[in-house]
Amino acid sequence: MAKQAPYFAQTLINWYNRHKRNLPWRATTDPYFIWLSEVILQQTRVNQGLPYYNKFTETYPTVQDLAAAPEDEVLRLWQGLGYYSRARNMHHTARQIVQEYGGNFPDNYSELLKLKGVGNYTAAATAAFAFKEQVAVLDGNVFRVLSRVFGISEDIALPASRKVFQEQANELVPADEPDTYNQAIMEFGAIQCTPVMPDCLFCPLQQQCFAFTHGLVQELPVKSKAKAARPRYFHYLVFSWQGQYYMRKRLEGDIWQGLYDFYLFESTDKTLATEALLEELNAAGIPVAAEQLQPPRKEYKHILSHQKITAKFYLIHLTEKLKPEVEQETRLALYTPTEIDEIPKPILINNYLKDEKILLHL
DNA sequence: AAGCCGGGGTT
DNA sequence: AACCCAGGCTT
Repeated sequence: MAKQAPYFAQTLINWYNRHKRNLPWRATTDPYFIWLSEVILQQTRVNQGLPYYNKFTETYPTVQDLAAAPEDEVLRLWQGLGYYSRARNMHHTARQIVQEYGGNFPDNYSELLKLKGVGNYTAAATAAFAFKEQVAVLDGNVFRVLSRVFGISEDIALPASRKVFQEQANELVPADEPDTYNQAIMEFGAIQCTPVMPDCLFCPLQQQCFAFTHGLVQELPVKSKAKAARPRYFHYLVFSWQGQYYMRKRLEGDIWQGLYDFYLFESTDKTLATEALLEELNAAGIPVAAEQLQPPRKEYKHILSHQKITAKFYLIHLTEKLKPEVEQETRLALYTPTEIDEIPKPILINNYLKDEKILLHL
């Protein structure tokens, strides 16, 4: 098995040199750019993350630029990428790097691991790519490749399985080029050893691959299914006044923390009890007549990996502004379309704004 | 160990 | 509509 390691690594590196995509973060060893790209690529495919990487590096060429940016601006640039805690943690870490580390990233795995938003994967990737540390990167691609090639049948969705994969992965990293090797195995998983329909016919590891030689390619890796997303029913009250719209920043404790949406009424079942809604609005100091509540033209389905949201938007034109006490209590504030464009919003809200021609661009 | 946190792709 | 992808933090 130990003799296999150099062969395995060299085969992947040879394959990589012929098939690799040209990606901007592979043309640098600057830890800031490496870290930035790896945070963006967490839970994200290259094609989805690439435009965001370009936007971030252009807008924030240095970690000082990122640290100096307001959070709303960072979240706005992140808009559409999802898992927004990544952006908040990234911003926090940028500020910490500037204030506590003199603008320099730690240069090794265990110190990188201490940074907020930097876990096992990102610490290993940054250490390997920026500093050539001999550590094994373990992402979804690597799990899949190792599972198939070495016939590891532990459930990759279980944290307990990590140990087995980590030990196997550690044996394979060559001392002389840990950076190229780690890029190679991830790229191999993304392009050749894909989740469905892997290209086994033209695979350089075909004869060494446990899954291929045992006819288990479809079976590996073993991955238990996620539980079903829970349904949620959102009723958004879009209050407008003289071409402006009331929005508010979402708090912690739910999805989309730090992003802006409208006054939200959530019901436990599909059908809205109109009376309950009007009653709540009345109690909140926003008296709305029943006839002002037109049935929405459209029902929005927004699927998250863990929630299935059905959303309806009720546009209500106010004849006068909300009272200051009401604004305080609901945390609503008026925004012009230009301002709405500039604040970070969930894709669901952005889709609605575009449908209603409140946002005209794109 | 389990739950929480987005969005987009393919079949 | 039902499948798939992909880390880190909190509890």
